[in-house]
Amino acid sequence: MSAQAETDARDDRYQPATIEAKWAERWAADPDMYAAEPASSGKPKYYVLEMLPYPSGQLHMGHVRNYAIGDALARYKWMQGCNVLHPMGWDAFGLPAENAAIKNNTPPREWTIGNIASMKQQMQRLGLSYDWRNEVTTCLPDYYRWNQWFFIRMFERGLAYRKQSKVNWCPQCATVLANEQVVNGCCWRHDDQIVELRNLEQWFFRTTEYAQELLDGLDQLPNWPDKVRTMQRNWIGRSDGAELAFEVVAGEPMQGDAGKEILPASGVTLTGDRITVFTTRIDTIYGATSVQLAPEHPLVTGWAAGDPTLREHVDGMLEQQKAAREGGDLAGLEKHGAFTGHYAQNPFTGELLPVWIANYILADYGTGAIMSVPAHDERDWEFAGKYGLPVRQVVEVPGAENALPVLGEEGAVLVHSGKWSGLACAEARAQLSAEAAAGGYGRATITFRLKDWGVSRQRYWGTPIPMLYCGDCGIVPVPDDQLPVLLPENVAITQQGGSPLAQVPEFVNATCPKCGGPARRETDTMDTFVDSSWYFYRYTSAKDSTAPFDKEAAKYWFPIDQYIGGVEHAILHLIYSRFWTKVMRDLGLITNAEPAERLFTQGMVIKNGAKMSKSKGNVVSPDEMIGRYGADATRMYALFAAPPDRDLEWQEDGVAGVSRFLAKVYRFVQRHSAAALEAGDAALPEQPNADEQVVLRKLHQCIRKITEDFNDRWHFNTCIAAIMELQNVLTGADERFASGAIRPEVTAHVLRRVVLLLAPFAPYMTAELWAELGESGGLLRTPWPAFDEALAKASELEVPVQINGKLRTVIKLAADAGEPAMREAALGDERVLAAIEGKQVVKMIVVPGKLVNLVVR
RNA sequence: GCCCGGAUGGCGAAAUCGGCAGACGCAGCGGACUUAAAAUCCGCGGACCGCAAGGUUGUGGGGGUUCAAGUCCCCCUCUGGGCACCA
Repeated sequence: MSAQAETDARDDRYQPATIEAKWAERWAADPDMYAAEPASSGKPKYYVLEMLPYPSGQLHMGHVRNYAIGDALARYKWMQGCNVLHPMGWDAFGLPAENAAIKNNTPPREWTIGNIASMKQQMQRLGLSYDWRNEVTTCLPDYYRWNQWFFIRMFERGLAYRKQSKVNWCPQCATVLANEQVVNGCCWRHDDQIVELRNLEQWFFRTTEYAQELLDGLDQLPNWPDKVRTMQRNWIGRSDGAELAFEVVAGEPMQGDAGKEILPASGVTLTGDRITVFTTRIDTIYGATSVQLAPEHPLVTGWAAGDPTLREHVDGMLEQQKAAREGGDLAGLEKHGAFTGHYAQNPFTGELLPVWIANYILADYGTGAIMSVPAHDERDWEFAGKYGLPVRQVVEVPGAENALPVLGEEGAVLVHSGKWSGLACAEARAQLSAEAAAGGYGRATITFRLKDWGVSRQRYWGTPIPMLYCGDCGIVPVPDDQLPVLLPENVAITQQGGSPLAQVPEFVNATCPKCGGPARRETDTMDTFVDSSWYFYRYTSAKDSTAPFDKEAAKYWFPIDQYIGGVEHAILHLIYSRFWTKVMRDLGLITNAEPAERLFTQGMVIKNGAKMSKSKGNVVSPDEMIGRYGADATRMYALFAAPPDRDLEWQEDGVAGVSRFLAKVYRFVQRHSAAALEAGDAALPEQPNADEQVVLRKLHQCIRKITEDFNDRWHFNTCIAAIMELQNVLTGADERFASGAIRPEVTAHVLRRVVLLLAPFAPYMTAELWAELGESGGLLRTPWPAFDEALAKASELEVPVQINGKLRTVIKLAADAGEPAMREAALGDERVLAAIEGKQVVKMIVVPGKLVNLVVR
């Protein structure tokens, strides 16, 4: 036996390694221990969910923090008598597995499954209360077959479709990315990799179909952080405006001063071509002095075919736009344009406006065309200034200076706008839109910034898209009874670009289910955000082989009561999964319109002032912390060091401090457990003595605080601080516990409750102490302690007395002292009398139970 | 440029509704126990003046409201994050 082991064996020191190993083994032998009960249990259901991790192989501190929050909540809810669903799974498809395959020559599947095993072990080591019977692994066919099933359902409804478009291409990922996955023009996985634009034919999900509902739904989610709701609102980007058609004028291009003049409406012939613009300011139509088209606009393409100069301008602008977009600084691009040589007719005035192309007009927003109103739009102002285009002011604030451009609408009215002059802007918009609609050349309309979700990926490690291309029948979905389309094994993975699956003839060559002829399989795979868009439904019946999930089970458990994760998914995962929920509702699979009732986004884990990352070399390994201080102390520090929504600075000394605290509780319970066992279930004495009162008061104040915090504030840092304060009081009364001055019934009452209060935060140590107190049942099924308001109440009040707002003394009063008693006591205090001597008391503020303030002169 | 956070001791932080600023923890200092150390227990820690009692001052900066402001209002600085030519 080593010297250390000898020491350990003979004292009562807290040894987390021993305790945690012992309980981990017992818990592993009881897989039903965290099992949710059936709906028939009659208990209120509570679905607590943490975002599922990508199985990189190693948990990091961000995970530990996320799971410590969720686990504390799950345990608390259990103790509150709820039927809790607390599942975990693996977001197991994705690029790192392919990169690892190239680097280590390990098949992605093998690499991923191995990582899952080690991360699961880490999670179990942390003592997290997951019901592993519902584990979901997205890269397994029994899961991804339902991705395929959903894809086909969406295809049938026109919600999945194929189109050629300009897409974001990350050279490092060697695949395309959705708009949501491009951050500042760079890949979300490679923040130093500028995304290229490529023209490819791709599969899309029609998220725009639900744009309005996704927006409206945000108002039904008061328990989501405002920040997330705002980000989603901005991302969806609803814009109310109008479309307005400008007729293109025929004949030889009429050259004014190279397109810098507005020509009168006389004797014109129309070509039949129309330019439809989108504007939010139709009220400024009389101030339009040109029409601006995106260089990719179809009309421009037509004109450029017969106009080499224009062609050159277009190509140049496209090149600039591309470079700026790829540089991530589209806004910084200098405005640049060219006259097309064509004119279009303002439908309200009949005047002919020069048509320009401009590099700041986006082809993929609105109609790719605008009317330019330099007097009332900053960008148009800048553009007109550069090219000498006319400026016409049509909005002004009467009596004000009205420096151009006039952008505000406060108190503004239309001028020089025909019969609409004098109207306020908003009213003018309504009337002009109606007039345009009546005339057949426009209408009020709404544009969204949200685009359809591009889901094709030219990668191997993802869900195969279940579609076939038949020479005769066209695009044909794989029949349901042939699902899943299995991802073939032993595929050579390259970083060349192009789908690896295309290199596998056995996969590509198939038979058309319609005509029986030869067909080619789709070789792209699905974006992995598809996997995470609905995984939490699968948790409710993960073994179901006949449906993505059991309808009844989903109806019982949904919506998720509390979803917890990082804010980085605010417009990725969290918009996709809201979209998916709405689609599933329309498929009749569920009845809820939103996936999660409450959302909590925890702060980042920081070390030395920066987010932990390999490149900064400031990563703290959870395993190392657990090895040194135990899982309980590691988890608890993650809750103690900061409120959960704020960033957390990891300080190892702090973990040691939490560990010392746990040791203190452990020793205290050990030392007095005999007295507690002796008292058994005996009730508290009717009349606690003074020593007992002090201890009971602190205890019940603590229970009250933690209970209230779990119910709304979630400031676990102050909860843990409150238990520390309680323990400090208990340690101070140690002798009185030992001597019997505090009676065994009280000792039993106190010890049991201290253990219960710590149970959501330190499952291992509390399990050990609970057994030490003679309890055989698990803590999860033990009711959370109730607080006794009478015991929590202070017997004596300390009231600060201020003179002119400055603290002068503190007086002691009976707890129920009213205003007159406070007034009298304050005026009777000798220090107060000394301070006000020779002065006149002008005013006396007495706040019952709080303070007294004397205003003197 | 626009929209959100944040700024409090040497450090992480607390103060929930405008009412004793700094709970709790870390680090530090002093003491007890010990042959000694570790562990543990007790005590002291915003700054300045003072032997002390006590006083002055203090929550990024400047103004304001109030008997009373870390907290509310106005202006500014720094910092983290999100969005960014969306017509």
